[in-house]
Amino acid sequence: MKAAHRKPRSDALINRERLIEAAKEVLGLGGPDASLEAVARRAEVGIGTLYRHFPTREALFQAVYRHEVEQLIKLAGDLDDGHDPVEALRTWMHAYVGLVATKRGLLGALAVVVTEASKAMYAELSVRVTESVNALLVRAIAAGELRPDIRADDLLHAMFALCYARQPEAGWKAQVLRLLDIFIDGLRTRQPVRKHEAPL
Amino acid sequence: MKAAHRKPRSDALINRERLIEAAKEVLGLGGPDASLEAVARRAEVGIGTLYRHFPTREALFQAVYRHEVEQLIKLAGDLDDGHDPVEALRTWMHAYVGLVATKRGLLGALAVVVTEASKAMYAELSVRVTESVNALLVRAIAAGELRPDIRADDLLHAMFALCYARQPEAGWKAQVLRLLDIFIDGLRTRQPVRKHEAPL
DNA sequence: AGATATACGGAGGCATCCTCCGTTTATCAA
DNA sequence: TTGATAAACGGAGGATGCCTCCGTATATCT
Repeated sequence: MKAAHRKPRSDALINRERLIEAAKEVLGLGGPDASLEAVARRAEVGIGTLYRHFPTREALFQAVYRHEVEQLIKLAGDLDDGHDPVEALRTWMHAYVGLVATKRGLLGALAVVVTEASKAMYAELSVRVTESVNALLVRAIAAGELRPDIRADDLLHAMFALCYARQPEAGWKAQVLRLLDIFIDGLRTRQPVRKHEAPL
Repeated sequence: MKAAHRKPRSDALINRERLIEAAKEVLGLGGPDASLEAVARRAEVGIGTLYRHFPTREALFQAVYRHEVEQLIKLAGDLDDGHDPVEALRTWMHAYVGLVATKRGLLGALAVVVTEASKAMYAELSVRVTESVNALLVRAIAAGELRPDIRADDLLHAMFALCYARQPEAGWKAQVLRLLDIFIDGLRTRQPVRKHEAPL
């Protein structure tokens, strides 16, 4: 009969999802050196299945990374309607910080192992994220809510720097969120609306 | 007889040196996850000996780190006589870059694992390095060769940032060295003497 | 030269990595 | 619906690394 190609098997798709989900948890918690067998156990899947889906540790990392970033891109799309554009932007930026907060160790490891293939993926995702946030920005600028000289890559650069400038100490995330809110206020065309506690 | 304490055994000292040397090579090349058994093999020493000298992976990292930085401090002392003070500074800074170039992975790993004990060591070495480079600076300033408003920690900060701002791509080291030379020229009281290729 | 504190080497127990292959199952044609 | 079979599953097993423990070897001191 020689079927050229069948529809992918449903259990394979399910297991793939389970593995990514489990890897997100195990790697996010235990760092980039966490045991892959632990990931397989958590996904309730044989170790062979893990290796079939993700032949290398990096392949798994990349899948998790892509999965997370895709969510972020999707969120930008979902936010791009109805709501107050500045609030939409703020919501998105907070989600970004949440991602970084969870995936610190993982992202650090990803930055180290850079093959040609992964480089292409990062480039692609970087472009798409920039486009997404740009859409949010354009809307806010068009509504006259933000100063028009801010660019998406400036914003992302600032967020990245803010997130990684400090060590992951306690209260880290809250501080970054406060700084981000101040930053957003700085972007507004009108006077700041939000109040922040004055003392350092 | 109950000897209170003997002189440390010579073979122990030798093996310690051999281990640090081997670790410098193996860890510098293979990154912080390199096999400790490989280190022991390279040092031509039993694995037990390695663990007796350095009970944990971090202990070994720290010993290597301290060893390297001590060399840097010693170099500053050796340079602190006779020569042209600016050339002495340049030589020292180039040596620093060389250290970073070799030990990138190692230093990165060290930054991650920070215990109380290691924190103290970093603090101590940091102070001593700053003092060393400060001696070089003071001499150059006293000779009227450098502007007097440069401080040792400014200089170290600039060097650190320059070294770590970019990914370790090909030509990385050469670029940083060029930038450093330009930086040094900027520090001079007189007009720049060195020429650099103008085009980017 | 002898006594002994000290250091050495590596076997061994456990964990993880990754491959390989026999078994199971989802898909598709009849 | 029912087989045939491509595709996926699970996990045993060999290799390697981590670290401990202890019998053996040796440098130091009297």
